[in-house]
Amino acid sequence: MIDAHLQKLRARDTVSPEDERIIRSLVSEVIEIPADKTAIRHGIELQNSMLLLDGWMARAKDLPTGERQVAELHVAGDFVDLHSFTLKSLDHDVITMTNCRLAIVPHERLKSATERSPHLTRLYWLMTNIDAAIQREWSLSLGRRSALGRMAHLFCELNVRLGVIGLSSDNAYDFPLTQVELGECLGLTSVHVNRTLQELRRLGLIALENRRLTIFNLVALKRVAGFDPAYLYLGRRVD
Amino acid sequence: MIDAHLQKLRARDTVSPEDERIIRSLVSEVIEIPADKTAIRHGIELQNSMLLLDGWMARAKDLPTGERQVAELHVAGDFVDLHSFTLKSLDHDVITMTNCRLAIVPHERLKSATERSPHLTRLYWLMTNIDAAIQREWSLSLGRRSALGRMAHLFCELNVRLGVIGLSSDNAYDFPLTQVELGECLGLTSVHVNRTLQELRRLGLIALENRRLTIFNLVALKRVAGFDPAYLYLGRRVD
DNA sequence: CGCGGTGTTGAGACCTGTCAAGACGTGTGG
DNA sequence: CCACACGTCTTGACAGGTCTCAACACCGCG
Repeated sequence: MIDAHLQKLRARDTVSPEDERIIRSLVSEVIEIPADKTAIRHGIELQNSMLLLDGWMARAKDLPTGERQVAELHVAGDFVDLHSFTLKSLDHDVITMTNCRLAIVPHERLKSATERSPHLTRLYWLMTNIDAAIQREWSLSLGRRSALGRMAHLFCELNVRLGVIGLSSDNAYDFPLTQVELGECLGLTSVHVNRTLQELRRLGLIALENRRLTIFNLVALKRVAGFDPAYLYLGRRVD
Repeated sequence: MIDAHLQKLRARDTVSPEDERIIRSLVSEVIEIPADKTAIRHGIELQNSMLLLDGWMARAKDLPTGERQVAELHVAGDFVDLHSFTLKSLDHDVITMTNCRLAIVPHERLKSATERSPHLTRLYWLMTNIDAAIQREWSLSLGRRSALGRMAHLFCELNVRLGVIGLSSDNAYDFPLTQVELGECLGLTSVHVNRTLQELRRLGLIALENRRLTIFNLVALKRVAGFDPAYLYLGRRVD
């Protein structure tokens, strides 16, 4: 059930049987949230963190004028608001893009778990730092990549991240976002998302139909994106 | 000497005398680095973190084509690469914008300090999460704010962050970046930075001369920026 | 059957980038 | 002390990427 989470952790570091036991005991309950809901509203004091078991979520920030920017996408295995453990409340909303199944992890349990296992503490600290690295890469996209490069880069990133948890194979994966939502990730309007998607198709790099993305030419897509997966920290390190 | 650092921490949480003693014992040596150097190159294995005592630094990512995006600016008191403690190597460069004085903190000492004090661990974990929150806000700027709003927002953020460590008073502070460097932060060309600066001046909001920024109308500047300092997590929390 | 969400297309506007040139200040070497 | 180079700031003309506004097709669903 939280296998995707363990796979994600093990792609970064070793997880001892003892740590695995602790991790499994973190969950207090499992809940479901339908699509297009605000699961966590910014500024609200939180007592729990949430581990995404199934579905897609996002970290979103809104401008007073209503424009929305997504700072990161979350898929199965992600601890979507692990940072709320230390931040207490979030500076952004956490929203569901699809129906989602989530494991609730009380901060109390995180506190005692981290006080028991220094290694687990560093591992979870690492995971929040990897989230930050992903957000940095998105900043680079938003600041310096063209619409085409940005979109190509996102598709490359998701291909790798979904691959880690077995949700991408043969360079194809389910991609549930609408063009409007894709625009909120890329800092583009939905109209321009539409045209950029057509350009990627015209170049023979991808197909996106029936909410499924297929990458025809990964090498070329990476080149368009300027994609280097180092920022995902997938080399397993020992500690 | 590391007073700015303690001020910054205490703006977020209480720091016990015992924790303060531990923090002061983290530093192994103090070094100086001239302006415009790459202090840390991405991808290099690191054994130390660095605490900025004096000067300005930045987290920068470069595209293969040479364009540079700065993901965050660092000022005195910032632990510029605390995240390297868990990441081991960085996905970005850390560069000096001015001459800098830095305290070296061996990861070994961080390891033993965090294993001794769970509270200090959470405090430093919190600080990396606040860095991530700043980077998220920059993503919002890059994705959704106009050039004018982006620049206004950066000036508001620095006014608050420098205020915490006593480097901004009466809404004025030393601002050492060139217009090219400012553009690298804002995702703009230096030409457009120049024109946007002129617009802010024309509106009577700021002055920027001799590397010193003066905010004439903070209320109006905040309104142009859509600035809300909540993401800096300055309310002191108890734990 | 109508409706709302989604995807698509076109025309035109606007913001920001590109290229180029010149002004200004500062440090350096002759 | 001057000449010069260099980095920085400034300005102008123009190009181009992305946005805005509008309309329409498509489709699942109540």
